Amino acid sequence: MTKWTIKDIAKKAGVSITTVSRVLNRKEEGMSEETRQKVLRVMEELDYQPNRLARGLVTKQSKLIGLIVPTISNPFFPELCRGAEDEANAHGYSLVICNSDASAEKEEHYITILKEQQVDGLILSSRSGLSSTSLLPFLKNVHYVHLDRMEEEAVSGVRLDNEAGGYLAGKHLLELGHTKIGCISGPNEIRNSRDRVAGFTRALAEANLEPVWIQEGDFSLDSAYQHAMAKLEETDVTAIFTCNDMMACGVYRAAHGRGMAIPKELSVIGFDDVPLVSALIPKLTTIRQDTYAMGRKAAALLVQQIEEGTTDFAIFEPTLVVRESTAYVPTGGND
Amino acid sequence: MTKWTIKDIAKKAGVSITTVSRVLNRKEEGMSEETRQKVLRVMEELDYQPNRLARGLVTKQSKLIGLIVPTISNPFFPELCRGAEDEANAHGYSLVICNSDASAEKEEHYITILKEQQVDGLILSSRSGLSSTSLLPFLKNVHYVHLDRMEEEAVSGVRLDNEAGGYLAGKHLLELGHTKIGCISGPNEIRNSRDRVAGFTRALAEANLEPVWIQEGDFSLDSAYQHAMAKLEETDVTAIFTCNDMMACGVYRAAHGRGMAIPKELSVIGFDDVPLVSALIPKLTTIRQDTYAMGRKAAALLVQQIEEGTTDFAIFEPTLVVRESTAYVPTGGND
DNA sequence: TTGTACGCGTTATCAT
DNA sequence: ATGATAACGCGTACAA
Repeated sequence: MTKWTIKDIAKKAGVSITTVSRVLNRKEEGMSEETRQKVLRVMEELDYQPNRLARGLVTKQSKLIGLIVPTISNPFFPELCRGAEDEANAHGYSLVICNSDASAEKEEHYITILKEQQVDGLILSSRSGLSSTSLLPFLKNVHYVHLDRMEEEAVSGVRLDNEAGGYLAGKHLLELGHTKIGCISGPNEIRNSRDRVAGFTRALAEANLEPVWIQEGDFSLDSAYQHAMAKLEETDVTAIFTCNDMMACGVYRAAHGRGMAIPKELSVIGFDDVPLVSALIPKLTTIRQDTYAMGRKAAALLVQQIEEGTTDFAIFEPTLVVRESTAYVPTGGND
Repeated sequence: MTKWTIKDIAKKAGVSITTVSRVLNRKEEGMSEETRQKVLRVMEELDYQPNRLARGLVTKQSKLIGLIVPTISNPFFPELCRGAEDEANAHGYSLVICNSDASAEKEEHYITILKEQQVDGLILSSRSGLSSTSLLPFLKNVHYVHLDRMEEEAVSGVRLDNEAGGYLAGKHLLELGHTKIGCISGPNEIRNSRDRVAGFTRALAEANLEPVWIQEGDFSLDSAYQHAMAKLEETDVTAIFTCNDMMACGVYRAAHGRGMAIPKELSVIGFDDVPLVSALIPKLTTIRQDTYAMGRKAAALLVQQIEEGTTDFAIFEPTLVVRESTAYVPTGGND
């Protein structure tokens, strides 16, 4: 029928609401097992559920955590959300997920909404424009951690060592004997992308090499396809590093268009290790970031900040996952 | 500093809390523009944000909608969530997303939590075990709609006409001249899967044909790969229909393993049209369901149910998306 | 046009 | 060991 309140339970059990509240909050100190059981029975019988709004009003915690991502449709984010959710849930929090489409207005809008909802904290995996600084006014009076996307070092949050990832990719190609290597980066205004390219060129520099070319993509399959189609004709590289997996797909398509076999005639290495890459033929060699773990860690840091007031920062190390899209530099190549 | 309340605004503006509450709720009827502006100025100045917990306690609505999906990592769900979120947000609701991993316990757990959070309604895109009936006790006193996954017809919700989708797939292959067709289904206990196969066989039956074989997969790439590898050797089909896109990827891999070219020697048609399929080479022909629209519709129905008490059901029609993985039956085949 | 006072469901303080 | 009762921040009859 209607929703029962603590008051109903109290009346039906013949006790005061204080007593009911006590058994609810497991303050078992001093309380006859008899009344305890009596109250529990009535709660069971009426299928009573406490009202968190009322509770939150007095305890000042909603047990809600807000998560803002650019868009969950980007295959990079689902795992990250899962991680955050699992960890949050383990601590008794629920996750309110918001997609900002990387729009500053939407971000600000959602932060406002979430604060009104009295979320206990925020996980920001989006970024307002080029700098998160502009969000600062909106982030007053609320705990938050950054996750993955951030321009400058944040006080609290988690990110990947993107530079190390780029280095891993470069090193891997080098070890396979490649010397003529191309690179399709992400947008230069995104720090993650810049770092990946930096690591990549550092690896080549250590071998006294430099990329034959670096094209600026936008993380989309199509941008990479266009660049690869053009460059594959103009130049003769034996390997391409793309700053995410989606763009590696674009290179696959371009190679197919140019009649080049992967990895026999062209090695391809991506970045992220999103689930879809295992569906590619050949399976994609890539730089893996453990997004699930990063999501969990972000939530853990946030909960810690909420409950203990401590802030911390974590940097994850990427790993090289060798699959089928990279091979030793083709022998008999026109070196 | 601290969070301001309606009381602070009232005091600072020299009016009563009632007045503040009035301007807050835009009850502009009868109120001097002067005091109105005064209050607004103070709210602006203090960067006041109403507390939805307190508000919800009296209005009895949290402006929260719960969404339960099996797992957002399954590429089928992100778009669906986006749709639901966009629509919910347009109506002033925020979305609490929960992943049940298709576990009945988790579902029940989340429904309980969400009800405690006083969500105004639930979107259920998961299913408890084989029947949603078992969830009924948990769904007392709460508005909800079903989305996509449901065993029997629900009172309110949206789903795809899966039978029609299967029919479309069968018809398409028939029109390309195929007569020897295999099918890899999803788990038989899932209604969506059964319906797809039913539509598919109905199409063949209309041409006095029947599938050369039907193998029961589990929606995973690997299950389809195993089945296809085996059947591609035993039998000589010229086309395969898989009940989702992921399994089509498995068939791609098997065809590759058996040295068969798609679509030249083998046509493949999938189901769902998840984003990843555009990354495949060749691009996958598939039966598309507009998950974004379905998500929006589900949220719309729910909001309608919450705000107007009306319940409704919507059935979406799938469409055939012809890409590159299906072709006319190979000529000179060993008929 | 504006203000007073009560209630929403719960926790917390202080009695008993 | 248990119970009144005052908050929590807001909306809303009802009064002025």
